[in-house]
Amino acid sequence: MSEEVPLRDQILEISRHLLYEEGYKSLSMRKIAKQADVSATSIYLYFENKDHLLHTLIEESVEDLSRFIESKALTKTDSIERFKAITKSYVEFGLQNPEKYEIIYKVRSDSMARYPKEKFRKARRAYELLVKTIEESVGQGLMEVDQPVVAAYSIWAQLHGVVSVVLNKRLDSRIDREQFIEESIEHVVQGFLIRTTVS
Amino acid sequence: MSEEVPLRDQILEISRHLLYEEGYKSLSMRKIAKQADVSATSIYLYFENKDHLLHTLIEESVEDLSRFIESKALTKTDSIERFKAITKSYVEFGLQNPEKYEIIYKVRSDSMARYPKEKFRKARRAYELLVKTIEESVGQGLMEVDQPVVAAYSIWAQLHGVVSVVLNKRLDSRIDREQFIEESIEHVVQGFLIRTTVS
DNA sequence: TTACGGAAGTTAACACCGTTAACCTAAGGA
DNA sequence: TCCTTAGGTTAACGGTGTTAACTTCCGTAA
Repeated sequence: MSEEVPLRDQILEISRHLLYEEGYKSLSMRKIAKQADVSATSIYLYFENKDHLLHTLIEESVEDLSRFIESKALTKTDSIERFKAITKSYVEFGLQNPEKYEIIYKVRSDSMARYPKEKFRKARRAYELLVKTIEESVGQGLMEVDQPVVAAYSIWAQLHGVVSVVLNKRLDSRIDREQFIEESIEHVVQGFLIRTTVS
Repeated sequence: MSEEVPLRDQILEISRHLLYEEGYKSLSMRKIAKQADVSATSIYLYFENKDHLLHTLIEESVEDLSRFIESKALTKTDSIERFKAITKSYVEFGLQNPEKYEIIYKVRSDSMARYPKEKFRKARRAYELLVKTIEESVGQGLMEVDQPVVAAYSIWAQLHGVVSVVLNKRLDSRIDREQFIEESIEHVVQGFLIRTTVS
């Protein structure tokens, strides 16, 4: 009478862990199966193939990311505050959950070509939230943006670049990590705000 | 009496092409060898293993990227103009040479852990150029930046995010590609310039 | 002229991989 | 008691990176 964790969930958990610990290249169905104490082919009872298994992991991660951002941003009533909360929480999630964040982009290169785009859109609630926040800020004269949809994408991309550099340890050793993160977010944000400088 | 292209160069060219066409996952030594009309083990005469072959490709790409940026930026005498030229040419290179650009980041996730950091630094002349340009701009009172080294990294990361999103076709179909690129660069740049607004 | 040495390739083999097909086994309902 | 189904299993196929041992050829020195 043990915990009785469904095999499917076990597989996902083990996969995520292996993916983070040993990288994408060395992840094998056989290795996952061995850790779950099960034959390799059993995985195919729950996932069509390796790609589908990875896609499921991505979906879970995107969903978690969205939820995290919403939890940090939806409480803010001021649009600029909400804007800042979104950018900050995006980076925060990436750095605090590298195991999940990296899956979203790490797996990409190869098997992402076969990943159905609609599924992505479904879980991208955080993106829609950002668009709406920008639109609101523009309406209040706090931002000057032609197309909020484009701007949101641009912000997303820039933030991803920041997270990516930190997680991949591409940071020069002379550079302080926290400072880099803070300044980067600040600059992404500042690039969109209207600054009234007394000159 | 044919062209007599050295096998080593052939291998690199074929690899780059296969990598771009069919992705990292499906790249195999045997496939490369077959295209070069040679046995798979012959590759090991010129490259220690698959990782080293990939590292060589990365090095070549980084070198090309640096040269391209220098060619576009070194002609500008005005520091802000040079700053803009660097950001613009970085993105331009990425979009015009996806075969080379993607190698720099695509291969990363797995085998990059074993990639010697110093080798990277060696070829990163473009980065040093950006740092110096920022320092010059700060000296002229055109930018307000605490640590140019950090700022340069931040810009690099943001630009990579932009290129990455476009190349991976993560762009929403409602969004115009050119507009996204232009606005993104503009915002990255604007985030660093001192804007004097009459209020 | 012959012997030698090294360069540039080869074949054979090992251990691993994703995936499929066929088979087993226990539980539950008719 | 029989049948079905869920949840596994083993065996096999073709593909992978890499190593070890071999061949083959060409330039040089004796």
